[in-house]
Amino acid sequence: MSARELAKTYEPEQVEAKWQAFWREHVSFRADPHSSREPFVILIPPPNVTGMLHMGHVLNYTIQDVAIRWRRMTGREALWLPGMDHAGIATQNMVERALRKEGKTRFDLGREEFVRRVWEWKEKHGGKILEQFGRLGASFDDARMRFTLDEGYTRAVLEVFVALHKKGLLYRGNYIASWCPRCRTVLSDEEVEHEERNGSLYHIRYPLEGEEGHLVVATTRPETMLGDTAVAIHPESERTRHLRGKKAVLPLVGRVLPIVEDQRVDPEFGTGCVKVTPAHDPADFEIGKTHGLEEVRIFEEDASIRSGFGRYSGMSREAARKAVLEDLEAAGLLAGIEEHRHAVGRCYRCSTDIEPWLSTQWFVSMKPLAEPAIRAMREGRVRFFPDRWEKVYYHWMENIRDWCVSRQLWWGHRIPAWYCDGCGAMTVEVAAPDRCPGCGSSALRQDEDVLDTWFSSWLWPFATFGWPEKTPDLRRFFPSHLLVTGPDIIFFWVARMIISSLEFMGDVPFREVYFHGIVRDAKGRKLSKTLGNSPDPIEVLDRYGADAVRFATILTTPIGQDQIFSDDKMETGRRFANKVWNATRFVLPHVEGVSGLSRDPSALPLPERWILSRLTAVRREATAHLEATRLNEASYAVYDFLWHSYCDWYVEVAKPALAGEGDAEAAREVLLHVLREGIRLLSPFMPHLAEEIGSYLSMDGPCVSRARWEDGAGGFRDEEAEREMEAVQQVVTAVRTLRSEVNVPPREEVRVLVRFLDETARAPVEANRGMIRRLARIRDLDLGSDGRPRGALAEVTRSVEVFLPLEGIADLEKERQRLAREAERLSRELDRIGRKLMNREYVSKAPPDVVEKDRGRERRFSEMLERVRENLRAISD
RNA sequence: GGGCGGAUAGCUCAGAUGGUGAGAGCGCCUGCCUUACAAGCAGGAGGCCGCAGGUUCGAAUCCUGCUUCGCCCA
Repeated sequence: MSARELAKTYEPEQVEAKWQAFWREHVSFRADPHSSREPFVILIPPPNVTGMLHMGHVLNYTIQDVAIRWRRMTGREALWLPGMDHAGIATQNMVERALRKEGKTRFDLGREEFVRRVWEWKEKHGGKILEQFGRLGASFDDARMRFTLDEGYTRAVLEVFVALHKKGLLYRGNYIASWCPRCRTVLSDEEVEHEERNGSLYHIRYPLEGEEGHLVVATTRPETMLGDTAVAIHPESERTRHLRGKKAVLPLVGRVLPIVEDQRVDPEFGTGCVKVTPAHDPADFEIGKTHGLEEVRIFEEDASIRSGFGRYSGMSREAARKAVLEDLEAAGLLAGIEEHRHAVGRCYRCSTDIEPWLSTQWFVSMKPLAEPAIRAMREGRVRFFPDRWEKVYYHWMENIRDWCVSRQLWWGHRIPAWYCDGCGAMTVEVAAPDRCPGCGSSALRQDEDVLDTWFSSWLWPFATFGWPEKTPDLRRFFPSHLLVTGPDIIFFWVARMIISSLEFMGDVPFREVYFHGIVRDAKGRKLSKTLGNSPDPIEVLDRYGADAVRFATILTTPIGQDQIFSDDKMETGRRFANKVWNATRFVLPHVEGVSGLSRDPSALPLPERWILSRLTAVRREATAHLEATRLNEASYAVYDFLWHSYCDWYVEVAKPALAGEGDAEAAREVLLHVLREGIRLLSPFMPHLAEEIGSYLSMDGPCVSRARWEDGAGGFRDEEAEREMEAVQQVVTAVRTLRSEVNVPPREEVRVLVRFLDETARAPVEANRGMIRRLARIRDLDLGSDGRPRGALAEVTRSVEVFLPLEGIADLEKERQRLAREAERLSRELDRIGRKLMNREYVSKAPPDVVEKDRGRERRFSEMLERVRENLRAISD
């Protein structure tokens, strides 16, 4: 033990850097697949390679790190596997933006060169986020870092594609999908966000062909009329009966439109006539298929109007709408406009309005795949916390639709399908074929598209372990135990991982999923770049220290709830770190040469037995909370123990003992022992501080992060000591309260008289009068008298009544009011309990121990009330 | 339209299986630089637990309806 000079305030910067380096060099967090320990595995939700650390990551990674550190300490072979996602759209956007500054597009470079440039960008800038969360003290296994575009991982992706294709669960087809005109790719349904918007419903007259008159259609998107190829009516509707078999002429275009009859038309909506645009509306597409309608595409990839549409060609969607409306108006064909609220789909990456888009894409048939995933959840093989998310999961799974997995991008896994120029056959294989298996031609072209990024990340639970090879890691570490993520990607990722793991591994990917909330600012708004309300986590970490941020994050975020970020909360973490640090500063010089607890706890003085008993209690409590992933509760238990039990009471009580008024040796041993043990409890939450303090305390083992977690089972517990100590604390607190009432300066020692309401409190108070006198600054502590002294302030607690002789300084009226309030409160309470106990049903039906407890309370309250009234009378005289 | 979540102290939030004198942090008030810590110590004020019903001997906790804010799905 070296009584080094410690800084007066805790300075996290160097300490944290030091221990992060130490962990990297000496205490590898690498998991061993050949270990005999039972594994515990967490796979990181891979952040985007373009990502920068934000507060949401801090929340996510802190939870994971606390969980994995704790499991590691309990003796599990803990693996936290890190990695990154190639994020097709986001990354490609990033590099395209850089190219634009050079005045180039990806098409100028060509595919190969462009992809090379993206890799270059990735090597240079990608993965910043992983360095950043090292700064948080994250104990992941960096040797197992995975990237979704790595060679091995890519193979897994292609194998899955081919396998699903062979099973007929993956197909290519011409359908309407969601198109982002800015990203210039299709998206899956999940990638489209819906937004309610105020718009207009336009009523347009379509003249009938070969006769007078017209019909009226209603639409929110008049510009799409350019692609209309029919008008539909409901077959049984009386309103539109007269239109059967007729034709209409499309205004502005002149195309002749058949009027078709279809059950799917809502006869009540508008006039009962619906314009049909098969190439640009999912419902119309279906109608078009049924009736064999022409599919007229009107948009270019950027959603401008294609050539062949006269003056509209080349216009943007918005300009075309304006122009069409003007022309309809001029032709007298605009029958009316009404306000209309409707949902608009937007791209989740860039918020551009999406366009329903007819094209040939690849889809995964999800229905057959979803069934085992539904069953797995029903059977409890996967569990969600909070469990309400299970409902959301079922709802999605039970209404699942096919997943569009092709993307018109260059950055990603290129689809392993080849088309033969010779015979037109398609070959789907992992390895590129030399020639067409059908006709032997070597004129093969690979599909131009890549796969949805989520098509690779849904394989994360096993592709990271080298699947399809049967690696030792795969055997040992699949399935994982805990997934920590936000509910926003429950469909994108969580649900799909369950599907893919059941399909390819025959088991669920993880046993438990912990969904946390999102981080919001003080006004409850989501953190976002555009709002500018998103603090830079690195700056926050610099300001408060990683441990403080970690602790505050865990402490203030109950399971599944949003975290409201505030500097105040971070401050709490920092103060706590400083508190523990200073306790260490106090303890260190006193424990030189002490090796630890050498005596039987039950033979120690009261304060020592008390704090050791509390230690066992907090170990049990924290363990129970951690097992149930109530991390906030666990962290609070540790916080409360170290601050309020250890620092506020035990250290204060130990001071006189150390000064020779008691068993100094016992105090020294227990001060050291409890601090060491407290540091262990703190380690998952504040690992750097725990290591730093541990290094002064000659702890066993390589470091605190590798120390064993004590769960308190079979530990020393002394409930009598806890009761006795409570009586002592009541005396001290009562004296302090009275002193405070009359502003007796701390320096001034007072005379105090104590009467006992509870006789069992007498012995411990007598035995610890030295301690009490010191803590409450008492000159003369009289425990003998049965009568009440004249002219004294009085405080009544559960077990004692404490008197502080007035000595002429008290404000009697104020004191009278205080006592009256107290009497009022007690009599109210007494009344309530009394009525309860009079109730026969209560006494007969409630558990006996509950009733007994109330009886005890009734006795105690009435005793207390009597005393307070007595004191009130005394003061009123 | 369907589903979910929040509503508890001035603020931000905890309160796991119904039995508590309903807690914390911050803020506020009073007094202290007590030789570990003023990023601290001691004491204190402050709450019909959103509203209305119901179940129960007993509800902040369970059920129903409502109000309000937010989210997801269609």
